[in-house]
Amino acid sequence: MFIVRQLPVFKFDGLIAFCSEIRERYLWHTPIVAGILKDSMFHLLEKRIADAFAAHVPRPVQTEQPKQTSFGEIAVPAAFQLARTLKKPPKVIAAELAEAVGKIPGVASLEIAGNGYINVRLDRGAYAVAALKQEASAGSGTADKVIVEHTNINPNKAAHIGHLRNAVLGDTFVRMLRATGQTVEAQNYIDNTGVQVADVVVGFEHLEHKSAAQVHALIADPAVRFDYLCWDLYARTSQYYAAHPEAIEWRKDTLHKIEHGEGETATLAHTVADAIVRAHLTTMYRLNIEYDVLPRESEILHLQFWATAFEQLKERKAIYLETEGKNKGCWVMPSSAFRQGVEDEASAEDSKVIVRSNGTVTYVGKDIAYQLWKFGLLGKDFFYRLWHTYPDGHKVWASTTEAQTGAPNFGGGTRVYNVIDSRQSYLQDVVVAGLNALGYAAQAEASIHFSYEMVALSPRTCIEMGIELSDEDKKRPYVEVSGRKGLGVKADDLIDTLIAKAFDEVSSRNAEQSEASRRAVATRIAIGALRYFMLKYTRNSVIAFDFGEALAFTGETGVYVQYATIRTRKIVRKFLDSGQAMPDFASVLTAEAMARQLADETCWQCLLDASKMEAAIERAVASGEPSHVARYAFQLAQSFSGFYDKFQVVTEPDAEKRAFLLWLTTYFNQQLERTLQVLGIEVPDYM
RNA sequence: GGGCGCGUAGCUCAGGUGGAUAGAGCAUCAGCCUUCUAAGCUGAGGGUCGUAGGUUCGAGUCCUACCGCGCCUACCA
Repeated sequence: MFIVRQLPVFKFDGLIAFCSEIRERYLWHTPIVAGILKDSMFHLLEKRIADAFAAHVPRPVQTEQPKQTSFGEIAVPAAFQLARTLKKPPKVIAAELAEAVGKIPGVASLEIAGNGYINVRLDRGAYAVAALKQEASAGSGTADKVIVEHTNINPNKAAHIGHLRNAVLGDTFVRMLRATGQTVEAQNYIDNTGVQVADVVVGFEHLEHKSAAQVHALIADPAVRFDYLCWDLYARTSQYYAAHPEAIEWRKDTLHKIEHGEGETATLAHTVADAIVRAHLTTMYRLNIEYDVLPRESEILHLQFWATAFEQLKERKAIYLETEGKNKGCWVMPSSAFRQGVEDEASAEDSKVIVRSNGTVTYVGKDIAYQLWKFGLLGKDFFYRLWHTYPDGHKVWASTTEAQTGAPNFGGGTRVYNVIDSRQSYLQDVVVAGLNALGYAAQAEASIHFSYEMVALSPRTCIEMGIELSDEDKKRPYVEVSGRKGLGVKADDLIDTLIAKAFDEVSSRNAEQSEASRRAVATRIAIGALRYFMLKYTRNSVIAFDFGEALAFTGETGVYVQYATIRTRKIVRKFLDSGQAMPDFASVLTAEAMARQLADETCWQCLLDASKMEAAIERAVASGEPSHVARYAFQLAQSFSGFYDKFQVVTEPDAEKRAFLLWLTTYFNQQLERTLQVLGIEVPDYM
């Protein structure tokens, strides 16, 4: 069953492992086994209320959440919409509506407020009991597969912070989809035959005069950061081209040899690319990011994916051979295919070249072939070999040209998300236009450019790093830096800096712990801070990377959420340490008892906040916005921090209240841990 | 020129399907550690939501125009 593949998403290694022994002895309130979120309790109530009103209202009923908590939990603005047609004041209509609807299960009362709102107050006791009894559902996932392609770093140098945003966004989206029951395949496309790899090979061969054996030795040398070395070498090669334009011939020659698999140069290119891919996967694994499959450009070439796609494109007349103008001799796609509103003035000059006049295919062409394969429309498949087994047992496969056994089925998705920055939207449009021109309208519709804005550097950070800025750059909110010049912040450097800072903080608070333990804690804090930082911004907001902000451990950060989660665990631990027995929540906390305790407004708001986790994730998936999950996590942590400050759980004298507070703590814990799991953030043992 | 995106507090950003008094974090100021409690909590100040029109009972949100900024608009990937 596909659910097996999804299980790793929800491994509750936090409180659940910590409390496994408690679960043996006492009835744990919520069996946490399945990896799929149940339908949102809150959302179901909203629907029930809308349905109740729908019988009395001639149009779809909308519900909203009031801005002020004192107005109740759900508001129905239907009276405003009816006021015009009925020609009656909204307030009168609202009163009549509320009367007509009568009693709704789970709802305590309907109130008319303002000039016509119907505010709904929920039955707090019933709501709490539902939360208490909520069981993880087995899920109703479909067999349809969603493909998410992300990371896609050119394998010619170390990863930088821009790549981190891509990978964290992509990985979190994968987790979100899996949490809502979908089957997801995470693909990381490797362009191992492009000019970027060629340039590093040129650097090794022509600037460094190194043999393949010598490069091998560099890769094998644990004292050498090969991806960092290539970072510098790539920058040097780019500079050399600028100073010696004739050297561009080296690149052409190298590119040709790589594409045709000729001699030592091609071998060297493969060696370099593979080593860099291993470095990238290691970097990403530090951030809890894993992949299922690595489709590589070299196999797209050798298995003639493009040739097959080319035939289809020609046959369906999606592209044509240009006979005049600047694109003479090229196979091009007319701009009318991928640009709206240019039909009339569409000129051949605007057409997109798919095959160059020398017969070689452009990147977009190969991307069309790849996209066809993702949907199972190419009529061809890669062969696969095991690339790596992660410490948790998960396997990642890479494409290969030789038949091998044991690999799962890859590709053939029904929906495809390409996590690619917004600068490439033009190329993504061309790919989609290709599908459309081939007659695959449904797949074109299901090809989603999951775009995001770039990560630039704040002027302050540029200055800190010794990057020279013009006076006008200094006034900008952000500065885009060039990887070709070797500028930018390397991913591993940032992670190392974060860990070092977290380690100092952890050590100052927990000097008694072993160094290894403190380092493990610091690592989780650093990764949590980094992932949260990359997720807190909406996708189309440019991140002006600033060391000061990225290193912040207070305020709206992953650290804050981790800290709140640790506090939930700590309460349970202290409770057990105090010698008290874990209450049987289900029998102690009846609807009446819940209602008594939830008369306290703070407790009620806490319960509401925590119960909205599923709804928050559903909404984030629907809007394709991982930042919504991050924001929800922060709000939930804030809610708990208030609770933590206001109530004493362990020493609460009243038995019923104590049991209630303890239950609410465990509920908070469950929702926080699940949310962090979706964000790919682990909780340290202590902080 | 065309396409996409952005413009909300001193700074960085949120603001599902138009709705009630526009919210967070940072920074500033004033308080809170014998506690499950300071990577935290409470409070204060801080806003012509780029500008001008329009639609609507109602606009930060939708429409139009304009201003400013960014990215894209390669026989590079």
